[in-house]
Amino acid sequence: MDCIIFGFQRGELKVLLQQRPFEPHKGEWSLMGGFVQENENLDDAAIRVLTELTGLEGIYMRQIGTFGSINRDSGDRVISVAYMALLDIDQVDDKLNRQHAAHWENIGEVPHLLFDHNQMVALAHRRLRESIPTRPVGFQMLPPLFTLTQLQNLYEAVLGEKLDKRNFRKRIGEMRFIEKTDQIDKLSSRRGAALYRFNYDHFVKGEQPFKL
Amino acid sequence: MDCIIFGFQRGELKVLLQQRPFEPHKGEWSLMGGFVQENENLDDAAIRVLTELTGLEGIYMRQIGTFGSINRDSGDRVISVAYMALLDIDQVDDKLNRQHAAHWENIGEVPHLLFDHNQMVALAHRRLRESIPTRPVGFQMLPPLFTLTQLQNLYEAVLGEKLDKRNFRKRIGEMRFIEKTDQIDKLSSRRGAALYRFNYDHFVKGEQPFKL
DNA sequence: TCAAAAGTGTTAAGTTTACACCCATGA
DNA sequence: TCATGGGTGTAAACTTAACACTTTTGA
Repeated sequence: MDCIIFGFQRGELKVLLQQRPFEPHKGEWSLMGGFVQENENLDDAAIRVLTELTGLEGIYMRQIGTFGSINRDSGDRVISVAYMALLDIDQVDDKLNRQHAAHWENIGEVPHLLFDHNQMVALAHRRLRESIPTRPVGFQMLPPLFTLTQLQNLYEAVLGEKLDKRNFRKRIGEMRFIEKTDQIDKLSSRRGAALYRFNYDHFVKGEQPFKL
Repeated sequence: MDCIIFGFQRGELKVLLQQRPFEPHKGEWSLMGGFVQENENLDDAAIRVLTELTGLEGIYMRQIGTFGSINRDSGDRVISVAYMALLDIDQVDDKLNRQHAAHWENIGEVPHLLFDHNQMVALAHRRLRESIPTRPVGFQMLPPLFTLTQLQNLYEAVLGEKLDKRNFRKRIGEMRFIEKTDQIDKLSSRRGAALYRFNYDHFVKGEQPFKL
């Protein structure tokens, strides 16, 4: 399996890449991946690889697609299931990243990657773009408490377009599961901005399709 | 890989099921599946299995998802990639179907299937429902020339709800790639109904998101 | 006192929905 | 001549998009 790990930092949507630590193709940029063990669920393999690289658990993950061309891997015949993860970059253990020669790259500046990994990134990005306006997806890349401006910047980075502030807030207001807390963020502005959080209890699965 | 094959007949959305021809679980209802060969692209394996069962080529196919729980298969460890196919039931070689102990079952009446095949059917049906209003998908289950009433019946069967005839036709009219021919179908009504066809040339990939 | 980000409503445009009758034909 | 399915338009409800100023506060 291979893992497309998205994060958000300084207004940019980023992907975690690593320099392949072994031959063949040692040093080339690629996604983080691994092999599914005989006694391991496919989904658990994805979680294991993610945890190895980031030290994080309980991360949002989703299957993206399976790539199975005969010669996609230059060595053995390998079929790979791609997973997408969304996480808060600031919670990642930087030391682990360095150990794995991993690096956060802006989505618009991803270099040539090993095998079909560029295709995987493109597909994951498309899925993310398609989902973010209608599904409870995105704030996984923000800290647990976030301001609406941060959330809007995130949406803009994912969609690659500017959004109208008032329309954005109107829609967020309709989403029950993004709730205002009584806490104020004083770091990002003099005036201070209300902090919001995601509330899973207010998200009824299958209900609540929402749009932006 | 396993294959969810959809068809449309007498107002009903149907899935092709087969009675498993070998032990273990011989005789139980299941999806048609097969193993990816060492020298075969994953997608080609899906096409091969579909052709074995139906005798058809050039059929619409799409990857649905990959199922990889440890014990999903009662025998060996098997990870399965599910594919969905859409085809015109009347073009299927009936003899081949009988040879494979295959049977078209209404989507609402699918019995208990082997392993996680019910989940696969549910996922494929969901994807089909999600796609049909926005993507050029559906008419693959009709003959090359079809009337708007046939098309509407198909949409209603997939979505599980009645649609308004005038609104339906208004929207179809906006879709460039569903074009009227000068041919008339005299079988379904005394008056005769205009026949339409799908025109790939008028479908620009990535453009034309359409809704119903 | 001013720079910087937060917060807040209204109107026009566009889209979606609901709805009912006449037409053409073969039996 | 009538039963059957084919074909057609409009108005109301709703949704989306465009738009600009006031507030708060720390430096």
